Amino acid sequence: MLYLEKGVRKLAEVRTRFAPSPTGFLHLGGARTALFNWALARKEGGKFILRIEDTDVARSTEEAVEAILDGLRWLGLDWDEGPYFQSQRLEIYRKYALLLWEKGLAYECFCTPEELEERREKTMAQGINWRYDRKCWNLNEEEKEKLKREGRKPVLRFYIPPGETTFVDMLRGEVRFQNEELDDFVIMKSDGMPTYNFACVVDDALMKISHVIRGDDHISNTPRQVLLYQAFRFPIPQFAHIPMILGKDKARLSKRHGSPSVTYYRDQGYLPDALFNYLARLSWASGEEEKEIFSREEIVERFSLENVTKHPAVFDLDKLNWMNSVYIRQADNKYLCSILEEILVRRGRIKPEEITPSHREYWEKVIALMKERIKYVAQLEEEASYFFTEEVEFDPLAFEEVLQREGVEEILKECEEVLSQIEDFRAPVLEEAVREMAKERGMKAAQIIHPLRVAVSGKKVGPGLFELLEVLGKERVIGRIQRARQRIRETRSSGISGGG
RNA sequence: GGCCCAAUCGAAUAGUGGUUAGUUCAGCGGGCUCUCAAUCCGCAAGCCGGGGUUCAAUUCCCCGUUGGGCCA
Repeated sequence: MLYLEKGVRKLAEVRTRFAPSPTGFLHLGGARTALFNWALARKEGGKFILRIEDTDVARSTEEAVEAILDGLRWLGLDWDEGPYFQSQRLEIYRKYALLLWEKGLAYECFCTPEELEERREKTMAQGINWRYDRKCWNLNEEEKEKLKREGRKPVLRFYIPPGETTFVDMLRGEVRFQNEELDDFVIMKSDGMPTYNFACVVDDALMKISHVIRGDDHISNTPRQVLLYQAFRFPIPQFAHIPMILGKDKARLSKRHGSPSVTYYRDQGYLPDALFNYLARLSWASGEEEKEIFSREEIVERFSLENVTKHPAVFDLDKLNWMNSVYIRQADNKYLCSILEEILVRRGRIKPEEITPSHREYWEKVIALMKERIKYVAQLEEEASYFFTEEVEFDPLAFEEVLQREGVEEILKECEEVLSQIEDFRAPVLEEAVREMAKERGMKAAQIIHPLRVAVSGKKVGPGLFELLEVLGKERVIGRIQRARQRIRETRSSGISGGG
């Protein structure tokens, strides 16, 4: 069931927003918040607004703004208005702060951080909870003038009235706070910058945001914000606090859990639709059984805050991997190839200017062969590097267990001879030749297939051998067989790797 | 420390005042097969604890526990 603030917002238009601070990359949690806001706006035919909360000048960067915009675009979370930058709206906050001050709802405070700290410690020592003691609320004009002449720059504090503040959270119903728990918080800092709660309320009100959907770490900010809405007589929006995303250990998602950055997943070759789907399914379920794969359209169609859960969600890489593998299998090879190309360039396997149409043709074949067995595209570079290098690196165990066995060098020698004869280097032809060879030798085809796979790929596992041979091409295959034979002979004569 | 929020298999979730509590991922076993993957079949696994309310509680209420958050 959905809890709605009564009598508020009968606004025709649903307007949601995503309001990140540009202090780093786009976080998975942030992306999911953006996604829910976006989905509701799209579902209701409303507007999705992007606002950059960059009033913390010291920590905000231009690169972070770009990273966030990139991440949103990549995920297909297109916005209808903005990005608005709070740093360009400072005059507006000042104006509204002045309004509160004039109405006597906010007051100047001259206490320095050191003074506050001192009084706080004293209070805490008595076992009493510290809240701002309203020292400056009681200052008279004369005292204020004196402090100003001393060169003190005041902050502006909001006066919290007595009583209690409640708001309706769409997911949880009414949430109550005793006002005495909230202290007179700062709305404008001494340098003239607004604080988070203040700028956020002014903007949400002026931008006519109808639904504030954000992480539930903001629940305790909400009563302060509600008090501001009331002070300004702004209409109160619907609030929905969605659960946070946690790591496997149930701690807040961070670098320790792999990377929490959207960009990282893009760079690993996760498909945007897959990450979108996965993120949407964290804390939200359509209610349909057996269905996990949803297109964007399907998600928009079905989305409702009503079936968003309230408990924290654990990010599960296994499930994302599975989901991504489903999307990869369904994806177009050319599309996957473009992703692979970026990865190869980024990882220095090839320079952009060296790429030729024949490279692309080859990579597309690699993808056609491998798309069924990878979870993310970069896995090709990481675990099937034999497609992209000339020198095959042998997995030590595979070398020892498969290639160093009695008679294998002999078998490979014959393979080399047989395969060299084949002009039409295609899988069915190759398969027939190898099976014929096995028959003549009176052995199982597997006894040839396995060594041959290790010889050309260095690994015991991989795609079907004959398809692999075809994709690698005759020249590479013959060369690799020769090198494998050489390695076997070297190892044997030097007697190093004492397996056998 | 104060305040706030939450709680169904390992994870994501469905669901209900009376159900054999369902599904997806992961795990395990098996079929297929040149290995891996894909695919198919099967198995295992859950209502945090205690009190109420009720004929009946996983479901409603309270307390506790645990986890998370905000402030300090």
